Amino acid sequence: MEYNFRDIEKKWQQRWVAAQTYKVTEDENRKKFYVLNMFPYPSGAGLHVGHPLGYIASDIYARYKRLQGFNVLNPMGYDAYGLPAEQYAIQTGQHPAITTEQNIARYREQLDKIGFSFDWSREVRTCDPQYYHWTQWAFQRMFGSFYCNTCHKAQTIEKLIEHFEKQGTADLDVAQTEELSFTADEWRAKNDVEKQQVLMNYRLAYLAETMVNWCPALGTVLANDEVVNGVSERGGYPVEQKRMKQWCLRVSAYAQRLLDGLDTIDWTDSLKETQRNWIGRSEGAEIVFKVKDSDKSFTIFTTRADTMFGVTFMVLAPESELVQELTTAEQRAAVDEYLAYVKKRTERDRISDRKVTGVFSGSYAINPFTGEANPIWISEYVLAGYGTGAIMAVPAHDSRDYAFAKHFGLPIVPLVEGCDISEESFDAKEGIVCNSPRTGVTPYIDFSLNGLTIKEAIAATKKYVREHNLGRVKVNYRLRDAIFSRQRYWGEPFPVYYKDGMPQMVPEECLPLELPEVDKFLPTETGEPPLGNAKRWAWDTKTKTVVDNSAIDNVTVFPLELNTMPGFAGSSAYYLRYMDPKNDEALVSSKADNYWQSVDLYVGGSEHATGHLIYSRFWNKFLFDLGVSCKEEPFQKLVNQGMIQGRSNFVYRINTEGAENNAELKEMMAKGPVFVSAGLKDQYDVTPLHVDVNIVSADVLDIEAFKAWRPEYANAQFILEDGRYVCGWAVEKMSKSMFNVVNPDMIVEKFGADTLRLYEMFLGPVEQAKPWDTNGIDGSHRFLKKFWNLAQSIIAQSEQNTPSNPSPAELKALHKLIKKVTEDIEVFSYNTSIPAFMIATNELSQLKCTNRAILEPMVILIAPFAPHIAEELWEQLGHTTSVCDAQWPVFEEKYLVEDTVKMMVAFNGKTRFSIDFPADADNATIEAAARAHELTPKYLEGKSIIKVIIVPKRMINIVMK
RNA sequence: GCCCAGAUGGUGGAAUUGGUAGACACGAGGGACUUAAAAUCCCUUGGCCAGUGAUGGCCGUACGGGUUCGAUUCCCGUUCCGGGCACCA
Repeated sequence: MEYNFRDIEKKWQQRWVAAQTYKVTEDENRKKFYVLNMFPYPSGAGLHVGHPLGYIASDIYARYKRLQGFNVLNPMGYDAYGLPAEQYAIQTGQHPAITTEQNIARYREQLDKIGFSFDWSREVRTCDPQYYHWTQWAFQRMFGSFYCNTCHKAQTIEKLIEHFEKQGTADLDVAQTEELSFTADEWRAKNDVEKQQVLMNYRLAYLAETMVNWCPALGTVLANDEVVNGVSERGGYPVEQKRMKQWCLRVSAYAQRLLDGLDTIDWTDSLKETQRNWIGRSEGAEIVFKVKDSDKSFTIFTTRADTMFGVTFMVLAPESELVQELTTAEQRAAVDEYLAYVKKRTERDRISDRKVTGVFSGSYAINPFTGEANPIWISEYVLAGYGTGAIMAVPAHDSRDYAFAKHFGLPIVPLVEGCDISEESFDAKEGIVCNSPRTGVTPYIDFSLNGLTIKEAIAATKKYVREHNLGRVKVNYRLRDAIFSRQRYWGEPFPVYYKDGMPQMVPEECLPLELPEVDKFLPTETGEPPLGNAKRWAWDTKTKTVVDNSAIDNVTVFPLELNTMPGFAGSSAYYLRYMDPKNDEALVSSKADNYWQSVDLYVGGSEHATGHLIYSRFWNKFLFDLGVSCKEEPFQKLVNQGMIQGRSNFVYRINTEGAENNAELKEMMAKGPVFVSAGLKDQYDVTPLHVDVNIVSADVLDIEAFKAWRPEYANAQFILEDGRYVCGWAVEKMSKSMFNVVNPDMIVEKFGADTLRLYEMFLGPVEQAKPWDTNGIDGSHRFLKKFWNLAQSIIAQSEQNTPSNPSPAELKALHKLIKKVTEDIEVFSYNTSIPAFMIATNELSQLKCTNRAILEPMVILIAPFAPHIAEELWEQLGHTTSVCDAQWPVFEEKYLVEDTVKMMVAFNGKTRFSIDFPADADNATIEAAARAHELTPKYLEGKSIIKVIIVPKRMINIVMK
């Protein structure tokens, strides 16, 4: 029987649907395993071969776990809100919901052809009101919570109000935007709006006027992770800083837990490192400096408390509120001019040119350690958003301070023995401290760091600061709160209306608040977000319904929020929703959550390291605090699949200018453009041009297809080598413009889904970026044919003959395979198990294996990789149930025991030869054999054997003359 | 600048975690079958040298050292490529 993959795959895909083979339900009697892929954004372009890579890898794992008896959850859905659908809508007027729907249908069709074991009954879509109900719900809960630094978890805001009622802000240790201070009486004296304003300072979802990344071209604000090098991640448009009132999530409150959690999960080091960098914890001290001749003081943050004696000036961020306070009358004009200059500079300017700029404020600060008055400067190199927006400058030991001091001629005092600061600052945290205090200077305080290492000096200074009330020990994080508003249409609407300018939550029982219809997807003429175009977007507090805007009276009917939520909102808790996707009572029932717990294996791209993977960890931690999620970390093991790059092909067109003196060439050019084969291109002046990889096979151009590809090439002329036109190639990103996009449908059509699956895994390690090389796909297909043929001959022969026991050689081939494949799947190294299949198949073919006791386990082993062929063979072997429900074969060591061991003999420091030995040989036998070898004059030449090493782990020392 | 991860044939990549480097596949070359093609099968394929030949020798895992009987693997230094962070005090 022929391997007819088209019929086989079609047949089984239909059967799986009919039999609901991949539907899972919670089953307390079985151990669970949760496999998850990062759900895709359904773009208009459809899937290319790079997309399914991670899905195939996780599908293999999911099928493997199922064969091992686990109850496996392997869901799929769509991250359906996004910019492209909205921009398409702006251009064409087509509603994003419609294009999204169409794209999803196309994705589904493509995915279905590849034979995944997804439980589609659990599909989620972020744009589905049933789904975003719970996105809105979580947001409301964040609004109703604050973060307690003492108990390290989120608490309901009512607890905070209680605290204020009792003692104001006394003994309050919570996450906050700014440090407020009031008494219980003062709190009680506030009116409702004032109280709401105060609470905004503490809520986990809060409305705040902040500096945001504003992207004029996209007409919206962006989160920090959506801005790369001063331009928007999508589209690469310029981004500027703008002060705007926006919803924010207090992600920073969870900074320490986000950091600590990394130690409990199984992610790659580089990904953890990326997150650690992004969180950016730094331990230091806040130290208070008094302003000279004034009762004012301000606080700075430093990680180098040991350098207190080297401070020669202070610097404020231009945006700092201290700037106005500390600028003296004489310096006012100069400072104002400088502030105007800073305001003009965009984020990009700051990044691209780092010139030293600044202005003197006119004030001085008293160094609490030296008593010196240090001038206070203002400079853009100090950031308002980090620490306190003010620093103490130690030019000897900080390169930025050094550059500033050199530029403005400020003094530089070295504090480390023997350091050279004539050319640059000494930033390293190593060496012995000196000059602290300086010799010959009367100490201002009774405190010295001289002779200590820097590490000791930092600790000693912190201790002194704490004990003398000069400041406090402080940990700072780079991680900022996430801006949560977007000025867009195609996103989750906020369940929020405004009364007296303060946000109010739409009652929980009224969720979901559905996205309204608009007739235009652009911002309104007055610059409001697109939802400003909605006619029916007001909240009636009486009827608790959305009503027409005309009804707004600000008494019972109020305007609704016009912003929508960002892309990461919908993707932050979708893994919980898969556990219980139809639940209208809760995001997830505690029963389902307790069963599925958290994702055991998460597969997706590393580009989400500082976005989705931070936000969803934060979101889950919040839900954990609420008791909704039973696990603090959502993703136990994370595997980043590498990108599949395109392999582009080039043709080389000969330029007309260089061909003047070549009559033959001129003649050819008269007929049409001339292309030269890659091997001969150096002899001509050529321009390389991308050519569609689909008309190139093994780098050889299909000339007729090329002529038909573009009208201008219809009369193309070719200079061939060995009768063929060979194309050049390069590895580039897979993209339409490079004509190197390979579509999985075409591969499936030509070779079948099983071949595609096998080949994608065979290409290389899942984690690595690798080029797609269509040429190699034959190899995988050939293997499946061989496997099929082997299976057919076994099935045919075993029907004729009475069953016999498998031979030792057959068992060895099989168990070698079981061992290798099982080990490989566990460590996600599929690219090496496929060769193992090929070898085993070849070995068994050579052994003329006829034993179905060998074939059966092999079919199970291959089922995760090539499920269609496995099902077909499983049926041919007489089984009536799906191979998915078979038992993974168990490896038995006894079949693999070698009857010989290898012995290495080393002469005087050099390994010279090896001999094979019976596996159970004792040391005396081996020694005797070694001595026998010694008699071979060739190896001897007067040397003596010093050691005999038996691979793998035994060693015998033999000394002989 | 700081941090992380890498570097193996013409190509993608193996190597039992310290034990005969280059599995497997692609590509290339040669052969068998066939009127022919497709399909299939077999052989060769890291480099250099010696030999008619079976074969043998030397060099080889980015570079330079080290530990070891033995290093692609461990340690130190250098170069290069990729990724993250970046006036973060």
